[in-house]
Amino acid sequence: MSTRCPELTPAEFGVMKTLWHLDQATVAEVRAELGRRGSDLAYTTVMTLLGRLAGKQAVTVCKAREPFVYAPAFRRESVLRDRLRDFVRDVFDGQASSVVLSLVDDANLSADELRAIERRIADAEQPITAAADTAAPAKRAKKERK
Amino acid sequence: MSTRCPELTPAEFGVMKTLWHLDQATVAEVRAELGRRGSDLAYTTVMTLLGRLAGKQAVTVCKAREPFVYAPAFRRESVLRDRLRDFVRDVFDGQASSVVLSLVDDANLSADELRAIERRIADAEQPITAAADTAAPAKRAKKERK
DNA sequence: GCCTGCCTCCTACGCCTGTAGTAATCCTAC
DNA sequence: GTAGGATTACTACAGGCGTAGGAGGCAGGC
Repeated sequence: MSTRCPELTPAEFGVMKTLWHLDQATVAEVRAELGRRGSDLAYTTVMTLLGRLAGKQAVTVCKAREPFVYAPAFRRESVLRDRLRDFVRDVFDGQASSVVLSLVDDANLSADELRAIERRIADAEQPITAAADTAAPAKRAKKERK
Repeated sequence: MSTRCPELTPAEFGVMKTLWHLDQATVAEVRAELGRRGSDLAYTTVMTLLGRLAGKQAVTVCKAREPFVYAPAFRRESVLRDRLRDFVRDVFDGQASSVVLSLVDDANLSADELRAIERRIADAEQPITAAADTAAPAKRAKKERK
């Protein structure tokens, strides 16, 4: 039962992103990947960050042998989902539809993306008859709105 | 050309929200409104926050007579839009469509809201499919509707 | 064997944030 | 005209955060 991922500071979140990308990594590997992403930090800075993440149990550390190997303790998708929820609550006072409208308006979505969204909305509107969409392995269908 | 609203801390953002709600207000009025929203702060704390907001020019202060009257220097919509953009960039690596899909999936939108979103998508698709639809450039047409 | 270099642990430090106290000032009622 | 409440300006302080240096350990090359 995964408890919720603890709050992460921006710098910590950046480290988590590299870990999700690398799946698991040493300090040096995380540091290299951060560098590739334009964030050059001292080795010890990355260590500090990973240490803090380990302290709040956002990553696991395998100390079997050196150098230690760090791995994310939470799935990227669930962390992103939680952050999105918090964001919508804190900034948009929970008005998720405003967020969607704003993005559709403003985010330069491609035609493919727009169509994908339409399909998903159709699913959301007809949760029961959603089985009709035979094109993809519908992993959807979970929530009913009243 | 209104420059962009400066970065706001969570506490500062809470104060901004009350100012948007009240349109303009004195320290005491902001404090009362914050209290109504469940955030009881000392009078001087609210002052500090408003002073910092004034310092970064996120609010304007009318000192014509006391008590001073504070008013937001940026429109709520544009600040929210900017925060949303930053959020999508920082957390979702710019994948706005992921955000939308996640929200449609997860945010318990009402049927009315879903329909409104569909309409908006139809609007957004119009310029794209009208321009070039047989090929797959899939990334054109800035924004004409607004 | 010892130097070199990677690695970890501990410590630090300055800035930002949330929160608030105190001093000074001003308005008003008695 | 003075006491008291309201209001502002200045100051404070602790904890969090980003960033990193230094000490010391271990392993491999010469």
